[in-house]
Amino acid sequence: MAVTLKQVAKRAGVSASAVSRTFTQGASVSEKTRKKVESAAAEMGYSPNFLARSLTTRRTKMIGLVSNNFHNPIFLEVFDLFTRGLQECDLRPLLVNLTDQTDPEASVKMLRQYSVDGVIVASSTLPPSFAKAFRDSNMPVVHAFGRRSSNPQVHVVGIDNVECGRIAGRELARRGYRRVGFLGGPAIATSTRDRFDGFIEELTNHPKIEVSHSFATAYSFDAGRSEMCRLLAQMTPCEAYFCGDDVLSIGALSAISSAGLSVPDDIGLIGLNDMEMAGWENIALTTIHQPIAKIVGSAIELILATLEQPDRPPEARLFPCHVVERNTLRPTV
Amino acid sequence: MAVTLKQVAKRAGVSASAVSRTFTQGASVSEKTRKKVESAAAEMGYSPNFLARSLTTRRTKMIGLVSNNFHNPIFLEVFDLFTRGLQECDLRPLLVNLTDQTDPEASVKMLRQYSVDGVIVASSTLPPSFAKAFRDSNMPVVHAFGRRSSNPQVHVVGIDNVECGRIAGRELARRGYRRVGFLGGPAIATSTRDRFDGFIEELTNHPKIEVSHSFATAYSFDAGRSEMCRLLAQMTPCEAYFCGDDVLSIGALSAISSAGLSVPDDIGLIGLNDMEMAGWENIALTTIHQPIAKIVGSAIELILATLEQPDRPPEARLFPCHVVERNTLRPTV
DNA sequence: AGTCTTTTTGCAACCGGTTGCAAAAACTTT
DNA sequence: AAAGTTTTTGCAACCGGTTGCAAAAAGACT
Repeated sequence: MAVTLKQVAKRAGVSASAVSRTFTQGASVSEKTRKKVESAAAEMGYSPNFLARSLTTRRTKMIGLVSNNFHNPIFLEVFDLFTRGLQECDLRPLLVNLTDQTDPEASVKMLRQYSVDGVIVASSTLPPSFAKAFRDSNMPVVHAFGRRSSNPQVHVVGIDNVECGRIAGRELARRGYRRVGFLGGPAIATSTRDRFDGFIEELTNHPKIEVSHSFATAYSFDAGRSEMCRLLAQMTPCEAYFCGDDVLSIGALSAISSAGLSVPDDIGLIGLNDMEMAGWENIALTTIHQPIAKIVGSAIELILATLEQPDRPPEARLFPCHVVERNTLRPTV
Repeated sequence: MAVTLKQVAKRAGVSASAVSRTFTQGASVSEKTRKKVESAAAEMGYSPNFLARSLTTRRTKMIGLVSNNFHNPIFLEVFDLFTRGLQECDLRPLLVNLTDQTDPEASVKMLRQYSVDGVIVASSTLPPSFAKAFRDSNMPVVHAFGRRSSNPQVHVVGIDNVECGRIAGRELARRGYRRVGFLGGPAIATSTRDRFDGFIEELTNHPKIEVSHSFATAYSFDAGRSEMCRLLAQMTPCEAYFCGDDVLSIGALSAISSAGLSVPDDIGLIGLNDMEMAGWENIALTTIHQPIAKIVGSAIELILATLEQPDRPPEARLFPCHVVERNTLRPTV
């Protein structure tokens, strides 16, 4: 089938080792044999089998990229950035879609069987224990978009979700809203809980502001829309809502305009993520910007460092977020 | 490091072959030794190394998933469906992001080095020759969302883009529009060209209808928006446009409302894809539905069949599309 | 118990590479 | 030209598995 090293060796009239060495960085081969081997290889269309090589080098240059966020448009950008970034480092992403599965065991086993060099967990909803399972199995792992933890067990790169909650609370307070709500994603998601906690914490500094909350069933347009419909049907909807994610906000936006109300005149909205769509003119969502490219870049850098030095102590890299003002909150009073 | 077959063999007091056989479907092992091996393996946490196995079995159960469409939100769903579908068949997707690269050579070489069992090219913009390069290198390949060709050289699963163009033309004619335009994606993309051709073809049947066309620089919101801005600035914009993709339509929609015009009263729009967002109430795009899940499912089925039977003659599976009526075209006269 | 079948087993070679080591070849030096 | 030094080379073992084959064990039948 494919051309093997031995065939090239025979054709070039040298030993197998010679061929192997010409394809290995920094191995000792004379210029003469290198030429012979290279031309033989070129003629036969040979290129070394990475997997066979990996058996002895113990490096496959494959990275498991594990996620369960295949419904949030922001993750398309995340996958784009990760795959490109990894490729630039000469690494190949082996993609794992968890769907609804939250038990790491199967993934750990599978990725070990494929001898990936490391694992990137890209998820804002999985608990730290998920990534920890890879660590426990001696694989380098970085949890991107993960939850900060007081004593981190694994590398985490992301944002400080609690702080984001505070920022949102502060922003709504600053604009003089008196009755505000938190519209979160699924209550189990770590990111939702943290954002919620920060939001509440900040607003305790403003005792005159009334705070309520509710959770959508998923991080999706439909979930945001139907939750907002429910809220609007109640006696007294809030004056403004902090939505746990842009895609929820956009669903909420749709519910509000369907109800014949206007944003920001009747109801204010602030989202989180600053996904591309948030900037579209017909949406123009005021939202908290999450620096995705930086997070991804940093996660890749960190996994690379961990490949070199597996025992590196767990590190948490959190990037600051800021409000991007568009048209869904009323002006400051 | 990891537990090897030999260690298990020693612990279980059997030969290496015995261990190998207990982990191989349908191999001959007595119930007694199987038990011994299984308990030893369980105690030591052994599971076979897939890559080592692949050297002899010549099957890695990895599939190269190659795409250059990391900016169209519809592809998040595509990746979701592909990864899930492949995983259900016990295959692992090795993801390749082409970014702007359109030369297949590097990808072919890379995927051969990793001995993937087959390749799925998921792209609506790459030419048939791209997928063909894999075929020429003896790898099973299916081009999903690819272009039909009169004598297909590789397996193609997708839609008939020419027919979609006709459907759009017919729909606009049926609604009595007299001046219509085609707003396509990049002019090099195969899908754009085909949709354009079908559109024009259909409208030659309606000589009274005036047809014009233009191409956006990418399949993206911004490209659609700015192209529509340009069109609106002209003397006489058309009464209705067929946009080569929903994401373009949504950009166009935004441009139209920014210009103070209304859809469908002033200008009609019909898109293509029926992405999730098209159904959102604040968008409500009339569009041509493309059955993504069917296409992906069929592509997986076809690659599986091709793994079994590599010489299977190239096949083109095209799924029918239909108009989904929402609120961006005026009612039939 | 002895013969014939069938099943199970281990040996050894192999998949496609890498690498430590010692011998061979190529340079230096005197 | 001989001795010493450095570079290049091939051998052979190994990475972690699988598999054809023949021998051993187990079971079936007189």
